[in-house]
Amino acid sequence: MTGTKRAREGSGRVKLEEVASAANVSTATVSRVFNEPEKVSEAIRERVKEAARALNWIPNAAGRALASSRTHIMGAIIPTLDNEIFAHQVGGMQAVFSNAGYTLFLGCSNYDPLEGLRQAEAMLARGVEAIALVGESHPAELFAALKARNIPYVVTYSYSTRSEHPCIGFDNRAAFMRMTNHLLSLGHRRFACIFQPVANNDRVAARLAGVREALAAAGLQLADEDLLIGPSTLEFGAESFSHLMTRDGKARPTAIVCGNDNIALGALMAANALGLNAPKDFSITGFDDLAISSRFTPRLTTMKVDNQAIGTLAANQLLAIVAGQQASPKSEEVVPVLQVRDSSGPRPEERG
Amino acid sequence: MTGTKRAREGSGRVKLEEVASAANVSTATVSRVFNEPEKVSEAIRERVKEAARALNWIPNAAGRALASSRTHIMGAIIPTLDNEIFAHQVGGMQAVFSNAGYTLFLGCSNYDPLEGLRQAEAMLARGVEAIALVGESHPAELFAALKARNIPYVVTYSYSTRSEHPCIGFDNRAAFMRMTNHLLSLGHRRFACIFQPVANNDRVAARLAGVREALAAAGLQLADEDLLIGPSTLEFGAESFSHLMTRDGKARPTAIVCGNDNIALGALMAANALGLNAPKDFSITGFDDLAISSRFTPRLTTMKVDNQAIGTLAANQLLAIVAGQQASPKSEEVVPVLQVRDSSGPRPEERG
DNA sequence: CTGAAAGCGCTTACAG
DNA sequence: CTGAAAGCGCTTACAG
Repeated sequence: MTGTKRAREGSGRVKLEEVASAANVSTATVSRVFNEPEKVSEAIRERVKEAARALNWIPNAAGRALASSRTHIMGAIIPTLDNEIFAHQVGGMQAVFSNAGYTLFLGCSNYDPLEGLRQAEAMLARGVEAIALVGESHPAELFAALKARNIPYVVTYSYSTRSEHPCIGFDNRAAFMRMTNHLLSLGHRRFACIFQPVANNDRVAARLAGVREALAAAGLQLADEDLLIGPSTLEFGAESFSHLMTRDGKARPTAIVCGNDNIALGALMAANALGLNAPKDFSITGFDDLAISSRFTPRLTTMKVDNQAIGTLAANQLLAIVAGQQASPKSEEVVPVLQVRDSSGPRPEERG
Repeated sequence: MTGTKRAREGSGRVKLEEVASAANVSTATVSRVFNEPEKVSEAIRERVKEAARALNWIPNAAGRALASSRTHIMGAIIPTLDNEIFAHQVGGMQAVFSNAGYTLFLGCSNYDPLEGLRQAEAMLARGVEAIALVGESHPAELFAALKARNIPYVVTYSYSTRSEHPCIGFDNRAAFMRMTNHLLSLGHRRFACIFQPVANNDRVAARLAGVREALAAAGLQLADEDLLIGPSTLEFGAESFSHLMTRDGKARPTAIVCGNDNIALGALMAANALGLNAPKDFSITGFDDLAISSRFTPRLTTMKVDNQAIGTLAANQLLAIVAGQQASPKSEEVVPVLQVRDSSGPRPEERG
């Protein structure tokens, strides 16, 4: 015998049980109609669907999650939405997940690893089935927590065959080696770099390493004074360019490798103000291929990355794993395309 | 008597019950320690916290949600992350929610109202406690579903005292009236507009209405042939500008009002190519104040909106409501700031 | 201040 | 193919 009736407030919403009585079947059957329809005869299936529709029943995800240990929730942690690169990636993921009946939790770390960890923990508590992380610069605890709970994950935007994580992205080091080699092949020997901060950012650190490696192979090296690091803004690009071109007693660099297009565009704006022109007086390169980069004067030499594809591939990998179609994520490379345009050319001394 | 033991797979995770036995208290007490700590004596509180820490217990959100009817999840539906305007808004919300212990579901409609509805329904099924929607152009069913379940919501980016929804944003119509009046006050009489699509976009429709209203007040009206509508790209801005300036037998407009900065910047690039200069030969305005707009040559006259603030305000409103501190959302206005720069000036004929 | 136990809304092994 | 019922992991009214 049960005891006294407790006054417990339900959600007030229509529940599966009511659909079951309306359709004159058990709750098990209603559940099957929506989760394993092939196990239910067509006649009953239709009757149940009709009842559900008539009652406007929407399943309660918490009850479902509790009973099945599946939440149909995915998570993504990115540095910031202020950068369109990550925004496009999230857009790509979101579309794929939504199509597959998954909802996406979004967290932004603002380049603070502890904040990223906090957000990941919040997602784990809410039962995300899998998670996508931008880059590898995360606290060891984060990866440990994922492994302890057996939550599949992929690292995006980075790619390296030596990584201990499944990666979907590109090799930032290789990309910047290619870019530097492009400039070396044009005869440049005096290089400078204007980069965004490398702290807590394995992708940017790899880019810089790529520049250094390509230079070293040509017997060159980047002096500390020729490496300027600061915020990824037009302003910082502009200031840095002016600084490099007006230093007392220092020869001007003929090739400037920028960490991204935004910085490079800022530098080109400063060049206009100083009356210097690329590629006549110097060459400069970016990375990202922003919409404006191919329309700016001069058209900017840069590399294009299909960020939406990175998001799409990452989402599909994670879906395949949680669906049991695949044991573990496999790395995939999305190779950036070098776009040689007007801002890079032969080094000034070699012109006719 | 209970029947035979069923083999049911749990999540395998540490659960509240284990914390309770470890700390030698009831499950009710463990729950109280984390949800209503003031009801538990300090000694027990510490003992329980210690046990939870030692066992590395993370509460199961589904169990919690089912028992309490609270999910601590918020939702946001935006058109697209490809537009930094919305990305900034989401970034602002995300930070506030995360701080308050809420996780954010993100959905993108890609300007398709039915897709927005679908995503909202997915969020409702997962029990979001409140929702932020960009704009008012959503199917009536969406608002009906929110009202039926008594889910608080705010509309962002739009703002109108006549709206039937709580709004956090600005009055797009008023903003474009101000911009148009700025150009009228400079003596312009021949206007053209280059705008992004108005379909399913109440904000853009309101902007255009604002231009028309200001012109009407000055006894002018916008001819169909002087209104160009197309994608919000640099390319469309450039093409449209060239078209307006090279039409046979038509006088050139002296003032061009663009729907946003991106279109205006494209137009200015085309102007450079045609050898036309603002504000000498024509005036042009944008909207958004992108980072590049104040650094472009000529510096673009535009309006700046604090999108992050819109996100922050929206998030705080929704939090206050679900916390019971406020009965319903109240509209708040975030007024755009007119930035008069070099791209607008007196109409050509009036120059000395 | 604390505990025993019902209940939140589903899914799923078991039995038929 | 279908149903009766246990169970998922929490919270909370009730009793003390």
